[in-house]
Amino acid sequence: MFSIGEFARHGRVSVRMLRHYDATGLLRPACVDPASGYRFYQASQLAQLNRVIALKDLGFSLQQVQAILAEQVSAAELRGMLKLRRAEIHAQIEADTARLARVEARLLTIEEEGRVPTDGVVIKRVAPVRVAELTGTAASFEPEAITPVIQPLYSDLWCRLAGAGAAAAGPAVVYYEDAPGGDGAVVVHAAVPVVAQASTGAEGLSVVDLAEVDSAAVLIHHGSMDDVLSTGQALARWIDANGYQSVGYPREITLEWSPDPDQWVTELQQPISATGG
Amino acid sequence: MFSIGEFARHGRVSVRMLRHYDATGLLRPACVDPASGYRFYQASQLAQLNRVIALKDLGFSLQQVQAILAEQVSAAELRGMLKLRRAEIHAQIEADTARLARVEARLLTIEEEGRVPTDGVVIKRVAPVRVAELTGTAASFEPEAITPVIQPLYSDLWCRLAGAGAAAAGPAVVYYEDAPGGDGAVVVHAAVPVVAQASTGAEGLSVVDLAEVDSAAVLIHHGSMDDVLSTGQALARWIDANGYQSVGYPREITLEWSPDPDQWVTELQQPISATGG
DNA sequence: TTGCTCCTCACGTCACGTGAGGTGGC
DNA sequence: TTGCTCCTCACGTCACGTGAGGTGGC
Repeated sequence: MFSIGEFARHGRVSVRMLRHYDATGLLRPACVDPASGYRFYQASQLAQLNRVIALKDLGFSLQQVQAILAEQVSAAELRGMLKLRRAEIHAQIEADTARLARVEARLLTIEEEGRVPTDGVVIKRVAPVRVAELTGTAASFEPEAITPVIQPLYSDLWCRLAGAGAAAAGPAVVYYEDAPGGDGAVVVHAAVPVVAQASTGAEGLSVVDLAEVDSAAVLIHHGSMDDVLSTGQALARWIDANGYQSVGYPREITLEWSPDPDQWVTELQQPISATGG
Repeated sequence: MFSIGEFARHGRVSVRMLRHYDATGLLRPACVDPASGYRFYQASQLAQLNRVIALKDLGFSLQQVQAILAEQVSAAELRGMLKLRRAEIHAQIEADTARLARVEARLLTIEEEGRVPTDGVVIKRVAPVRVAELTGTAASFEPEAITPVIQPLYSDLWCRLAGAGAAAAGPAVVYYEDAPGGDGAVVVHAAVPVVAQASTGAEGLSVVDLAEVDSAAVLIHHGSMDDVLSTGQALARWIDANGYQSVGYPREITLEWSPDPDQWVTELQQPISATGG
């Protein structure tokens, strides 16, 4: 018979843990002195304790450990629990590996460039959305080429939406695709989320479903879109430094619009894929 | 201005999180309606929110995030925090990788041998300990060769300890080493922990400091030491299946001893090292 | 008498999730 | 009137760590 302190030393656990296991019924002492409440354990209970610790070390909760040890879990169920645990640990390791890459990217920025990165780049899923849109073609993907195309498209779009009796269901979205021909020209989509309605297709508007994007790197741009290049470059650098790759063009979400371009707030969404490794 | 619900949608966070960040001062809404208590956020605050999320995603606590964003942390301190985080994530990944190996070893046992493993093998550090001991030589590492050597050693040891006026400070420890000659003979150490005293060295006893063992796989054996082989083999199989390697001979700790060998409880400690990978 | 071990509450941890119970504008 | 959004408490989470306050045997 061991006192709780001796048993804890032999089992390399804390006294508090043994009391907790007693309270939850996971591991009861072999006997308890009714007068003093002192707990006493048998040496053979060390095997039980080690089974508890071994299962806990696999990452099971104490409730699960208790069910497994009480044989309330069939072999098939246990197999299922182990497979689930395997998947969870896998996901955990992947998440931590990505986290490690982000920490190291920050350290590199500090040590190589001597500056503290102030970025607010975040990776997010972009939900699918139904939009009404008008399209135009710009000669290149430079702000100077894009802006003159975008502005009239949106003036037009708002009029036609109003004419169709429809309202925007969210902030405007601009997205791009390569124009056929391969001369660097770009098709510009001026879009705005709408609630699906038969009438929305009238007035020469196209109604399009934008697919969900699994993961996009997101960065907020402040001010006129004429200055978007530096923000876009910061986003590209972050993507590169963290081991991802850009996939296609970014989307631009107009979160705040006013007559003064300095007040504009735009979210840049760059779809990415993980680079091998 | 966004309501809390709109801001949460754009930032892809829960309303509850925004309220929590307000309560802790991490991110206060741009203004609050004094009558209703409604919170309102500006689009430009999305950049702040993203900075919070980006730092949180590195694994920092909200307190740390708050300190970093309030610029209460110098560049050098931030560098130290990042290095610490890097080390912590590293350790986490290693622990999870070992966990994954243990889960997969269990799955293999279930699927290949069709049995649910009932093992209680645990990896532990073994603390250094000062022992008084007597040694003998056995022809081999079989129980039949060891037992006849051990028994008289311990009879002798208890007498001499008593003669020296010393008492055991813990359960008896048996450990082994290869005898010189390479003929398979083994030096058997019959040892017992003692509190250091000048007198303990009398009576022909050696006082020896057993070094700490960084990691040992531990398994409880029940019953006579004549049957220790199967328990030892179970321990060896576990070590192999979980990607470790045995280093030298096991130690045997007598946790429970009585005239009836069926009541004996012994802990086998097998020092191990991680196999490459 | 001082130390040591044991006991039973009971709060704290960390970042929210999840009701409960109520209000205000379409 | 029903829904929807917003509000403020306040409990629950998970496995213990850490006192507080007290007892019993050497």
